[in-house]
Amino acid sequence: MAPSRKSPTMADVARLAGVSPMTVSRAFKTDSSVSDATRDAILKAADDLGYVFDSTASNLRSQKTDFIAVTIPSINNANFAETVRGLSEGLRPRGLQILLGYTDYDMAEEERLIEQFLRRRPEAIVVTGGRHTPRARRMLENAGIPVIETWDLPQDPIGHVVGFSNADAVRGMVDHFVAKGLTRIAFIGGDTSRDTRGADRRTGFVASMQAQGLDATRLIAVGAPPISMREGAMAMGRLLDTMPDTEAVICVSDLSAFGAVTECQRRGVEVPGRLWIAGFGDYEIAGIAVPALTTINPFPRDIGARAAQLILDVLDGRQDTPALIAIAPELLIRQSTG
Amino acid sequence: MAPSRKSPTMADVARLAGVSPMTVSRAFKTDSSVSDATRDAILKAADDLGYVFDSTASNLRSQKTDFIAVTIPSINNANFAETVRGLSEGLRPRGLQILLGYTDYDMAEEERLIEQFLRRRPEAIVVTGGRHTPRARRMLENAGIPVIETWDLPQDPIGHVVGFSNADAVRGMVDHFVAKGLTRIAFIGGDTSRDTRGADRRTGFVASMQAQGLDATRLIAVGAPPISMREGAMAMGRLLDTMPDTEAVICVSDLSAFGAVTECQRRGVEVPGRLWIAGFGDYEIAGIAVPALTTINPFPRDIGARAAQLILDVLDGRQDTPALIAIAPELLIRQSTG
DNA sequence: TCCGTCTTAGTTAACGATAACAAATCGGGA
DNA sequence: TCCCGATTTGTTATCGTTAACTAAGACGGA
Repeated sequence: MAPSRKSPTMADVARLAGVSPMTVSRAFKTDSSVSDATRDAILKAADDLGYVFDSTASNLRSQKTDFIAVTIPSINNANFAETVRGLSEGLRPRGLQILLGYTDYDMAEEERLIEQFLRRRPEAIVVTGGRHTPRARRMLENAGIPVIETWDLPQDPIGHVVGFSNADAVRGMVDHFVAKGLTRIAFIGGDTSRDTRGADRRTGFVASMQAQGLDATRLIAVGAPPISMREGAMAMGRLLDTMPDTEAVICVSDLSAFGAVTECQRRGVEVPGRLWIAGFGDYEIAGIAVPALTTINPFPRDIGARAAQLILDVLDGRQDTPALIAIAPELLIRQSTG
Repeated sequence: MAPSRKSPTMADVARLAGVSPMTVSRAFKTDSSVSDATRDAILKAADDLGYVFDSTASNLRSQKTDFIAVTIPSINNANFAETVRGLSEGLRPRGLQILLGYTDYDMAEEERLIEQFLRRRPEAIVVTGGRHTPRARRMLENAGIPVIETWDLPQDPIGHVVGFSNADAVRGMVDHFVAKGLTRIAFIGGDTSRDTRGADRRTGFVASMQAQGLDATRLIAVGAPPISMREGAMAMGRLLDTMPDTEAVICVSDLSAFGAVTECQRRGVEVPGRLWIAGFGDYEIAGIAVPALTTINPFPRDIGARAAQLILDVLDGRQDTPALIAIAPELLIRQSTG
């Protein structure tokens, strides 16, 4: 077992290497001025002692934590995972570490998380969505660090934005259906009180249906977000039971869309023969399911990558005004619609 | 905009509230002895100043960070996400925060991550799997904090273990197939050099086939882990091309299994009519796909929950010897196999 | 030889909180 | 009234690193 004594500090390493603690500190930075011989001796001494650098002390003294706080609604979601991946890959080369938390689609939980994170003194904070509790918003505004809202185009941004309009994206889908001659179109989503992006998609659906002069009341809401495949299937069941003449369905996500397709398969309802089904997110399953699902790709990885680049630009002083980076989602027409 | 002056400290709050900094410190802890009147005055002063508690300083002085480091192979994997969720829910009530990192199924990256994490002085560290680089292992052994290996039953554990035998789990599946009278059974997985759990599953497949006196050479390896739906489909294509008399296929994960099923659908190969297909992980898709997929549930959420409980037990001194918590995976027979 | 510049290393004093100890205040029973 | 214990508050020093400054050599050109 390891020696359970107190763990060694730079002072211990310095003593063993016969130098001052400051020189040890320098030896652990890549850029600073230490002769090769001295550095080697110090690293050797550190290794012999089993010394582990203490970031906590470093952070306090240098007032830099190299943390980037990131909150996402759910950790179990491939889209958000891709955004985190994009962030992570963009930030890693600079030694910035992500402090990741998930809110469970709950603004109160987001507030709690933001407070916890800000206490850790991150260099920047990335949040999902543009709606927050008043206190959360105030904390972000006063944090004194770059704030980036993602996955949305907020009415009144706090700071920077990397996102897209969920409503507009769905409008594109509705317009496509209408252009193909369909009119009886339904929308399947979750309870809208929590998932603001889901609510925006639904709002976009209703608005664009009405703009086309069509009936916008074929709305099915099932369960709390994130709405699952199973809930998508349930919703489809309810839709087929109550509005059997529906011609097309737009689902809030590919997962619910796939669930909806499976329900049709179980009931012998042909997709796209009798019913068109579309999703959102371009999850892997959308491309590989039979039939492949029409969907919208919001480029989640790019959202993360652009946010990472933005953070670096701000930290390096190359960007000093709030940026608004709009991602253009892509409509992917596949077999499930025609 | 926020006042860009230096952010206020406890000393500033203390001055405004007319108390000592120590009293401010106490007011911010829930359990300590401060009169209600004093605490209210302090919190009011803190609020007026926009004071934000500085965890970094607190961590240094108290030698407690309330971090739990966690490494998983991939952030984009519902199984590992569930484990993180289990951990997170178990640790949150105690105010412990997860420091999450992913290794991309790369042991060198894991080593890098572990080093970074240990510098942050976490209270405990949870890693996925039981194989690590020698240096990573040494760092974990000498870290002086509880170490928990998960998702595996390592030969030679570093500290605590919460996991199961991937090989044994697959053996159960093989035995089930054999009991049903099948003999020409194949295994689809990724390149085994990186994903050690995938390799263990494959090893378990080969061993149990041989134990049954059956041909264990129907092995398809496709791509780097995590093996995707698409790669599962490709693998199935290759299998159907090269070994068309195969009766059953065990896939390294439900995702590849689903991909395999879709390839059969595209080729008109009936599942389970002509070919049985099973997966691993009990992802949501396994339960809802048509046909529903036979799979193995390793209870990923429980792995996280048990690990969290174990951490609390160790930190509270209720557990002072290395624990070995074996999870019993459950074989779920569904429509895709008979 | 001298002086200025460059490189390398040392000294001192923080960063902002809190552990450990000390002191003041309060209340109630004898 | 006095004293004792419980409660609340204050004082001092410190966690481990590094910013900022200083100093000692090394080196080259005039």
